[in-house]
Amino acid sequence: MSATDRPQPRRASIGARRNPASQAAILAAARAVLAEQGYSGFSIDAVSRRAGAGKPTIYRWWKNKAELLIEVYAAEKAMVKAAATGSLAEDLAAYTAALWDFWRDTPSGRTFRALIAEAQNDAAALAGLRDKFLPERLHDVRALFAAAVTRGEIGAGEVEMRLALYVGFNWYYVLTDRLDEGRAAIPTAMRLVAAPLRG
Amino acid sequence: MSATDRPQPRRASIGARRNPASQAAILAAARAVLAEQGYSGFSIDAVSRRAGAGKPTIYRWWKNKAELLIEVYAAEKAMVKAAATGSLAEDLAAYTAALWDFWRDTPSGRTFRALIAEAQNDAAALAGLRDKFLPERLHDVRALFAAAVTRGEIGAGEVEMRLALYVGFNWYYVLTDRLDEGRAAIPTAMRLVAAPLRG
DNA sequence: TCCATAACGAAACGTATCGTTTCGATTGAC
DNA sequence: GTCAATCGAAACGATACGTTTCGTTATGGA
Repeated sequence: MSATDRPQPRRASIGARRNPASQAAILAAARAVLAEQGYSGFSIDAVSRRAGAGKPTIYRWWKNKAELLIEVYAAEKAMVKAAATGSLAEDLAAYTAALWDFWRDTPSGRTFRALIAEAQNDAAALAGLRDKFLPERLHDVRALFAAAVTRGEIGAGEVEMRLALYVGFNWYYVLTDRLDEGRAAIPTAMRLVAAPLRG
Repeated sequence: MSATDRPQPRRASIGARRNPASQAAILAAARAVLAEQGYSGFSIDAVSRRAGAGKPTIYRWWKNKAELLIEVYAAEKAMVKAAATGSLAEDLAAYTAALWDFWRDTPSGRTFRALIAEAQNDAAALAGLRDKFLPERLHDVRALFAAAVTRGEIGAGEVEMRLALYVGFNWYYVLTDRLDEGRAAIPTAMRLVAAPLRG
């Protein structure tokens, strides 16, 4: 960990207001620590050292580790876009492939895993995950399901259940660090998630 | 935490071999700590105090927290049985309902969540989860899928993908602590997991 | 122009956990 | 009777948490 500590130039106060440079340095340091060491190396002390920021500065703007994790993840997630082009199965498969690429090619996969772990530690973090983070992150996927309802592919009352199957499929592979192995199964799995319910 | 520390009577050495009373006391203490305080309260120190055992005794027989978690979980898991009675969807629904009851009525739900979290902390714990714990725990469910293959309900090459959907569905609800809310969706979700793939 | 206000980083605090080491006591195996 | 391995207790150094104190900086309002 000593080798990966590259303290940034100190940033003095710029007066009685938040210093954007400190905010950026802290978020960048958090991303770097997560990318290089994963959740086990992600401590407030480590981020503080890496950013050249004081711990009080972190705790002044983020209530706890979970809030910092959420902001780190949210800053990158906008890169994955959902588009309703054809069938629900195809839309979900395309979105999932993009999401898995994103998880693999950025620190976000590790960030997401850290967030799930943190939510098992801390009741407040779990509430934030359920009530704020997840609804925001599922907004685009939910739109794909809504479009399928409009097209008559699936019933309106089935969306939550199908969403749970969809989300769980992703979680299973990312939490076991097996995204590569599961990749080939995406299209078929999405066909099942989007399959009609026989009477 | 002080109120929940009820040290047990000390157990001296019984000679140059493992003391079964210490083993039992440690496992019972681990279960109790998990049940009362969840993963955030589950420390080796807390288990040691609760059991009236020395920390070296714990570390002598369990390599780390994950191994202790796995043994705590395994000691109870045998209570959930799978039976192949009819269709795959019905078998899965019955098994899942029993599993969720088990997770709700024993400390095992919290134990399982702790295990997932620990696996995000520790690479060795993740390897143990993937290569030992999960295969053992999925043995019965896999048998249900195998029976469905034999009956011609599903294809042999689809088992892993369907298993991922099945496991993920469970993980999603237990990790978000929403087992109650998802319960009604079990039968329908299992119909999708067991649905035939249209050509 | 002056000054209260609030931010900044550094350092240290007390508490907690980890995994290890040392120690004296206990008791079965040889 | 000696050896070997276990037991619990206590303490270790390292690390992390979240907080407090402190001297410094510079804004924004009076």
